[in-house]
Amino acid sequence: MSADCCEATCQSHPARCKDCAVRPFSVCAALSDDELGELQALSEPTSFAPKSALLLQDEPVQNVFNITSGCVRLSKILSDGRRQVIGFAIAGDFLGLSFQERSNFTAEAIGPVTACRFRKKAFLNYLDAKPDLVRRLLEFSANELRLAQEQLVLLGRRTAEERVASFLTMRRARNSRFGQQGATLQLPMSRLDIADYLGLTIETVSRTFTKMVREKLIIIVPDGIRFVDLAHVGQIAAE
Amino acid sequence: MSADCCEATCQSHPARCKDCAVRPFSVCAALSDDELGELQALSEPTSFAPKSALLLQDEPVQNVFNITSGCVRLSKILSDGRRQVIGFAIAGDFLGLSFQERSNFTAEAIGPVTACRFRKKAFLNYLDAKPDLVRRLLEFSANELRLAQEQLVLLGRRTAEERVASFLTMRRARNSRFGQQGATLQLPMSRLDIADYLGLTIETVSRTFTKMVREKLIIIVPDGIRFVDLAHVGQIAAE
DNA sequence: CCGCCACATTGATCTAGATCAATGCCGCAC
DNA sequence: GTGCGGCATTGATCTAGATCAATGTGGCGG
Repeated sequence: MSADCCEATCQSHPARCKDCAVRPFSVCAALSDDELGELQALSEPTSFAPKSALLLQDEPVQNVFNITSGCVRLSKILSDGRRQVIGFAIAGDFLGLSFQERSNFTAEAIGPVTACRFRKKAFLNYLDAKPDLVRRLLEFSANELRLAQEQLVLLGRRTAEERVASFLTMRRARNSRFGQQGATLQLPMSRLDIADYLGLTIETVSRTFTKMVREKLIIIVPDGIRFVDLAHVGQIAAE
Repeated sequence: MSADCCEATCQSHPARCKDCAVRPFSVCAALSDDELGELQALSEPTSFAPKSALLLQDEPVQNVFNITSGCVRLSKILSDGRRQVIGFAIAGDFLGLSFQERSNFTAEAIGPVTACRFRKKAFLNYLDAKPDLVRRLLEFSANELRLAQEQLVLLGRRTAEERVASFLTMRRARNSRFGQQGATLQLPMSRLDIADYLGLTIETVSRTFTKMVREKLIIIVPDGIRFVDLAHVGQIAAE
């Protein structure tokens, strides 16, 4: 049993796209088995070591990625070092399709990560012949936009406790694709990552966790938390 | 001369899409003149009075819109009344394509607004036959996502002064499509709208404007501001 | 088994921006 | 011209969360 919430069912690369565990959740679900063969020819299974980068902010985008396992941190840094984590990508998420020459953010593996890599140019060419894939990417993009807009409300208008509660329930919902539905939520990212995602400091995140433990809403376990009163956490998250 | 920054060049609806002033900036640029005729058959030119709603949060989305003039406020409200403005849509922007049954936000006209209205269902059907239009929508969506991610950094990590400076320079950049390039920036939205967009209070926005006036960065004029030291404002915005 | 290092927690204090409270400034109806 | 109602500004005070500063903790190399 995996100890990492963001690790998907497929730890090693399947021989063929057809057999890939993330396919049903991923952009590739838009393609038929035949087309999948074509895509496979363009794709290169790739592994990333913890802390290694898939994309670098302001650097040219050479590749786009379909994450197959692990957890990737997406962040933007201001010139004076302040950092905002703008998301965590997990298995099934698609990375790098911004139509910008250079990347708007840095994408770094938190633990070990596997991904299908495509040369951006080749992928864009392939898109021209595959309207269904473009359509699927549009749906993915629209969904990312919706999540980002939710996050705008969180950062602009919610209290520290609401942010943390919301983070926990969102993570739980996100992992549900992979059967992970128990009371235990694996959190592969550090407190600093969480703080930078929620627009807080590491101390505030820590104190808020502690407060939630004191109030018997959660228990802190190694590499994650366990929900004790999920309904109440959900209620704080909802407001 | 229009007194409203968000009003585009075309105040009244053109007879045909072909003649529409926003076409080059809008999603419809993806279509040939012939195809534009087809789209025109689906579209209904619509006017909205100030304060009227184009979309309502949590209500079914019946229509999608291509804004042709005016300024539309996009906002999300929490159940206790806290509000986050997630964007301002102007001429050329496309609204409502979230692939969700219900709208994730409310869209309201600030001043008078004109838009091309499409029945959502008919528009989605039309999309199936027009891969170039889907592609164009994907580019628009990716761009919206990029803007939202910038806003996440602003809300999560920037000071009040940086937020206001950033807001002013972003607005200026956004208006540049329509020739509006002078030192005067029209701001059709209220201080409350700006505050809710920047995750601040109305008082903090007002004080920050006043401070920038004192420091000879801007001058406040009716319905907008005038840049006195644009370079310096840009520098504060950049950090 | 020890010592180190990175991360996490906890406590004391500070502050940017919120909140509370007038006051000012139109534009518009009568 | 007067009064009213909706914004905007300004001032005084408060506070959630930041900052500064130890102190804990657990994994890992030797």
